[in-house]
Amino acid sequence: MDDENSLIKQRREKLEALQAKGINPFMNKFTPDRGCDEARAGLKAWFDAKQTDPATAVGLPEGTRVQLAGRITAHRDMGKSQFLDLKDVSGRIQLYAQKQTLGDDQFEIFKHLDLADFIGVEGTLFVTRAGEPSLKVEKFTILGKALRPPPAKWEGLADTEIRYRQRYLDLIANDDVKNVFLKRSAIVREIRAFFHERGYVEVETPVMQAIPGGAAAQPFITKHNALGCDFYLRIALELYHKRLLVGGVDRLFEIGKNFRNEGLSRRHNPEFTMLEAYQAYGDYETMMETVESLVKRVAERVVGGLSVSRKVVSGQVASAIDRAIEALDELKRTIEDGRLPNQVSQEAIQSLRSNALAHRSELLLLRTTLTSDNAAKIAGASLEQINSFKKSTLLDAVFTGAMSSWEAWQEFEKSFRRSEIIVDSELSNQAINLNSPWRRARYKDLVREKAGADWFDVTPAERRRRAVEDLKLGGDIAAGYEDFEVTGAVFEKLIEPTLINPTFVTHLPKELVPLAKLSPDDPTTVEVFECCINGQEISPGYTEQNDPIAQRDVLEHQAGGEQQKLDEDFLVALEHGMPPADGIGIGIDRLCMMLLGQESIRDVILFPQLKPKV
RNA sequence: GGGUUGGUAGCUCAGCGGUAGAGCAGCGGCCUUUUAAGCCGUUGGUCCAGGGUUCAAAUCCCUGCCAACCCA
Repeated sequence: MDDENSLIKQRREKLEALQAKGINPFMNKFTPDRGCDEARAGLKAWFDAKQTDPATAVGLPEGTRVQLAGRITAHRDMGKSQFLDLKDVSGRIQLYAQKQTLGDDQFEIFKHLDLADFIGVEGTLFVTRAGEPSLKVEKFTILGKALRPPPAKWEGLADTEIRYRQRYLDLIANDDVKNVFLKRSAIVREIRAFFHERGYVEVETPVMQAIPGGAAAQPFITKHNALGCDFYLRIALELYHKRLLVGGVDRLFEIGKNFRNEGLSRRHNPEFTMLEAYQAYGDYETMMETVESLVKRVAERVVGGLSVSRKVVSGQVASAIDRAIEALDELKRTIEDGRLPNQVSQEAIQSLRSNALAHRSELLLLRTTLTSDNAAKIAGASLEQINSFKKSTLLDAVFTGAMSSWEAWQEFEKSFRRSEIIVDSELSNQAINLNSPWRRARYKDLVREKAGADWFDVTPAERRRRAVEDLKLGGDIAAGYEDFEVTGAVFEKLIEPTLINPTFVTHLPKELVPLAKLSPDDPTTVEVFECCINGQEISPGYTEQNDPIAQRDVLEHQAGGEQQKLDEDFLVALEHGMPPADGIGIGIDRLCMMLLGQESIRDVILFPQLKPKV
């Protein structure tokens, strides 16, 4: 089907024409002596310096001979002279070719090169009248003929599906995408360097495991033919790392893939990269220092500083505005159908109606101009509008009473509130400040700040009532929730999203983290931290459990009597004695999202998982 | 799993019941320092797939596929 495309056909014909002339369009070897950008920047530096003081000019002078290789990304045909842009991983440089330099035959071939072809060129550097650093081509070699046309020149490649499925096209078309992945590589390199400098050993542990442990998640299953048994792809690295602590590897880390058999979302990819690190004789406090130093180092060396710009989630804001518009439409219908409560005066109804219409068109305008860059401002503006609208038009009661569907209204309120939280934190804090010292706060204190000083003094029933009614968490609190889960919902929905600057949340209730060690100073809590940045958890850290009996109790309880889920070898290992240790896990993908300002995990994973095309 | 939006030329998109469109890319022509080069001419389509409504469907309806976003 594609093969019949005329553009492809033309390119194949060009290829055959070249071969008929005895030219090999897929040359085996060509060695550039520098990068395109290196040549361009060197020439530019020399040229700029020459303007001010010719004597001390450094860089690459005009006339320097260079050999460059790359892909053709633009073509400007001037008849007897040609301008091309040549691009490699370092950047681009302009090529200039003249008929009289190349000769008729070569010039004709050069003129008919296609966008996306790989070529090698040799010639001398010069600066054009327009001031563009350029290479005058004296010789060229076709290195890799492209048989398909590249994506657009200026618009870039926008189709998300092609961007993810054919990432190479995304990388060709969108420089900022390429830069994200170059920086991701730098982030991983800095993490490795950090741990190596601190004497950690980098280890590699099994991906295929007979008993997947270390986390609560559904594994993928795979079959081993020769052994005739099933293996699971690992869901965590932890249990093998603790075996290594038993074995005397006191400081170790691993960066590797985990696999969890769950849905895909903006924040979830079924295979994701995890960092885990363990240090014998440390506890969760030592690990807090480790995480802080690690993230700061990476930010300084890769992002260029300790202030990281951030974006709000434009999708969420867009969705909230959509719902607001929907709600207003519903309100309008309700008014027109005369379904408002009796006690509302005609005057009030008229005011309600005109306000609803006015705000609807304003919201619509905001919605159509929404981009990720201005999402914060727009969300702020639209939320203000909705709020003032609600106040200016009688009472919430009238407004809500006007909704024909109570559930739809609740749904709207929920996403409205979520955006409000995001916007609040956004407006008060345009960047993430990674400067030390990072805040450390106890879980209960954070909850009291948000939910009231007496939150933990009232009865569980009262806590539930407050969460549902006062904090409007109705839709987020299931009927079967235990008391600690009610508080957990308050934390997760109302507090975590506001923790933009790094915060170590400590002293979590033991029910939340059953595998951790109890805090000596408050045995209702555990020695655990959650490091939250940019409104989400980046890293959990633990004082690791090294009591084999306590560990066995918890794991047996978790396995729920299913012995095959119990990693007996791990428990035996602990019985051989494990030093006290701290441990952390950091999701590399999410760390990259935070540091690189990406809203979707798919934008920091080169080949994110998508449903296979049939 | 539910909701919303989208899928039209190689790319970016318009058209939203009445002859399938634009810009860029391509092809041909002019131009030897241009740069989103310019000017003249021109090629290119299973309008995601399959049903339905209609005199007439890219357009309206249904089902399916894929994607993005929101929710679970």
